[in-house]
Amino acid sequence: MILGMEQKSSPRGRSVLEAVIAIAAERGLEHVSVREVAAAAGVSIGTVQHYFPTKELMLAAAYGEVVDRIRTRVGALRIGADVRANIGSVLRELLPLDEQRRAETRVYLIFAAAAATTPALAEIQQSVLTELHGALAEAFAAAWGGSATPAQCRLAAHAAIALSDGLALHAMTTRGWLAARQLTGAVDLVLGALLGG
Amino acid sequence: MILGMEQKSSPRGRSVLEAVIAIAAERGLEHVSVREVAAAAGVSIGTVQHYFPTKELMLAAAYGEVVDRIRTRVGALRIGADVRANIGSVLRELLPLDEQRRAETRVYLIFAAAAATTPALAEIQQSVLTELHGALAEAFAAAWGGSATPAQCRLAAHAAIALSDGLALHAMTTRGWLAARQLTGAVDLVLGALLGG
Amino acid sequence: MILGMEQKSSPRGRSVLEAVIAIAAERGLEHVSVREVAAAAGVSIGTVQHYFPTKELMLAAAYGEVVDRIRTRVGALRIGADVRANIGSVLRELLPLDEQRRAETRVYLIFAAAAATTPALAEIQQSVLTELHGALAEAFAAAWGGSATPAQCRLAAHAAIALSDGLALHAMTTRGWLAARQLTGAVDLVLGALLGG
Amino acid sequence: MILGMEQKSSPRGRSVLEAVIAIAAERGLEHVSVREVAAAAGVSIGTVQHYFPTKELMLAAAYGEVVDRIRTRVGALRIGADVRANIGSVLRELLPLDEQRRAETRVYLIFAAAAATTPALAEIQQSVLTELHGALAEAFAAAWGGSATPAQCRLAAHAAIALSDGLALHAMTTRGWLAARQLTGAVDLVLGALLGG
DNA sequence: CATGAATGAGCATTCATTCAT
DNA sequence: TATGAATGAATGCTCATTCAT
Repeated sequence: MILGMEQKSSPRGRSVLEAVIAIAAERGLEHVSVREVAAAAGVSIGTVQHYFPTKELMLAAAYGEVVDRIRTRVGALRIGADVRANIGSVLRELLPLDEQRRAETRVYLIFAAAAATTPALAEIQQSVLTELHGALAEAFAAAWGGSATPAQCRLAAHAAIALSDGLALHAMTTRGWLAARQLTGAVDLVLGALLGG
Repeated sequence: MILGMEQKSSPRGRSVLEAVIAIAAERGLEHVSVREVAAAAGVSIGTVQHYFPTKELMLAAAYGEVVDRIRTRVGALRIGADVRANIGSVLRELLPLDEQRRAETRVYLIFAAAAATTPALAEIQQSVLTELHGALAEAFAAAWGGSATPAQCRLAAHAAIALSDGLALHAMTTRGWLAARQLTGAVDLVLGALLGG
Repeated sequence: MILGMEQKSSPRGRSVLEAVIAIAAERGLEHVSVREVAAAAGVSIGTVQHYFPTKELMLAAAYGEVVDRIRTRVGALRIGADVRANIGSVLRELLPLDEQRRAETRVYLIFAAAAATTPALAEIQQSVLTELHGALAEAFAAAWGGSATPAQCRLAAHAAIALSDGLALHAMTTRGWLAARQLTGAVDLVLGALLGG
Repeated sequence: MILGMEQKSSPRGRSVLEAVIAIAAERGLEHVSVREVAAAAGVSIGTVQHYFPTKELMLAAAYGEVVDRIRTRVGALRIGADVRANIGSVLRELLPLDEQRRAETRVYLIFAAAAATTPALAEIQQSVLTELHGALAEAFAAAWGGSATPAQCRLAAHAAIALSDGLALHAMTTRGWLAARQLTGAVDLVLGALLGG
């Protein structure tokens, strides 16, 4: 349903991106410096810049990697006959429900926020949103059968992704205010209301 | 219902905060430096640091100012007898529907994202979310009457704010992907489903 | 006759310029880095950049200082009734005849060469040349009386400065190829031919 | 009269040197980096260093090439019976009178200035000056017949080259301050004074 | 012959902060 | 209350050079 894996460069370039993601997740994008990245990746500063000539390119590549991981996770979901369950699975996949998804969601949101002022990141952000939105709009159409217009399906898809990302944002930016069961509960509540309990 | 005004600093301190907000909105938080702020506010670099001894305090004060503005806007809404309309008004107030709200939403999201790695900002973020969430949970309780548990009302409130902030996030980080009518349409769709047509 | 001393900044800024000049004279303009200058001047890097926000401004100020020193030396010459002797004095003052003038000439030429590709330096270079040229053209007019056109006087002034600077260039860029007596001899030969005698 | 052609490297090595010269002429010696040269020559950075293992060797080779071009131009001059005309031809050949000579003079002066602090370049500079000086001293001896000592002839030769190079320096480092007719006029004025009318 | 990955020192510049006035 | 001189760490980036292929 949702997929797409770009072929990734060398193992070294890969470990540089992993270092970028790790630092951004742990300490924020403002601590992602070429020096820190090089040290964390165990390569020289020159090597980092050999793979990514400018910091902007490095950040964009790291965001691409993050987005790819999310795509992969979502694409790997078992899709069954129950459309409503499928939608729920996708939305839950976007929530920071366990430690792995907490880390990936944190860095996704960090990059997404940076996209507000960085066109190169905005492009990536828009592409992944568009992809996810298209898939969800189709799912809502299937769930509602003929009783909904395409416009309504698209609106529902917008709302669904926004709900997930909004919950993720709130979970990441407060300390324990939103537990895992509240995240899934909120999603289930809205989905139940939209698709019928 | 929702209010709270911190005591305000001097007119100079105020213009410094306005400069912080303007720079963050236009170019991102990473361009907010003491130098730039001083220049934009038309004061000396020493003066900036006279009011805000450290950058962290300056940013926290600026975020407080942003949050106050949002609080003021939401608190100024005319609250009527139609609870559902009231909820809709509040959520719409959080969306970047016009130029003023676009600017405020952008800087709110920028600070909110920074809150993920900055405890001082996280505190502010949590306080405004808690305040908004409490008001919305009460509103859902009123709308649903006795047919809903307090837990359900709280979940609905979580979902509602997340929906607004998620939509705002997507609107700010893509170029024209979400128009104003799609933002309000998505909110109305979910609210209609939750509260009944 | 030839003068002009700009008022100079602080003692600190002054010692920074002296460091620039010393490094340029000893090791070439390519070794003039902010770090080296700060170390040589005994101040911090930040202080250097407090006085000269960019390297370009720092170099231009240093060139201005060099040019001022030359102006001062030339302006301090005793001007007598013998016009031909005066011209000779001025031209000799521009030659690297002793250690002090070797150092100043070296750095003058280094900056002059850099002026070929750096507009800010070219401006300074042109101003000092214009000033010197004007004074020499007047001197040639006085020496020749009415027997020469103004155009001829200006040509002679061009030739005279070019001769001095060319000799200085050759002296600085070869090792011992041109001794002091050859420098003065060449100037005297040409001056004798031009002015008679 | 004046010649000398070093053995030439491969066509690739040649195009590398041309790139060095072009960059130096257009943007100054400080922009001549191995990277820029490789890009301008259309070869890999490794190839540049295959031909010229160090930057210093590369610059020295480029200066040698520049000097060869000047030698070739001067050596190609038609030498006639009129010695004074011959001297004038040689000196004019060193002036930046047209676009081609402007470019070559600019890069010659850039290298000459660098020679002040780079021994490898100083050697080349001294060799070409010595060669030119010897030829001009002979020419002055022929022009003056027995009425001048060898020392006077050598002084005149020093003065003549210095005049040309000094005029070239001033022309290259100011914007339009010295037109072509002033350059030739100054040379003719001095030559007329030295050799008689 | 030719390539380009890898390196680490060095660059100019921006930064938040301290402090004397 | 307000200033700006002074500091030194940190930034992104360019550089010449080495080396395995």
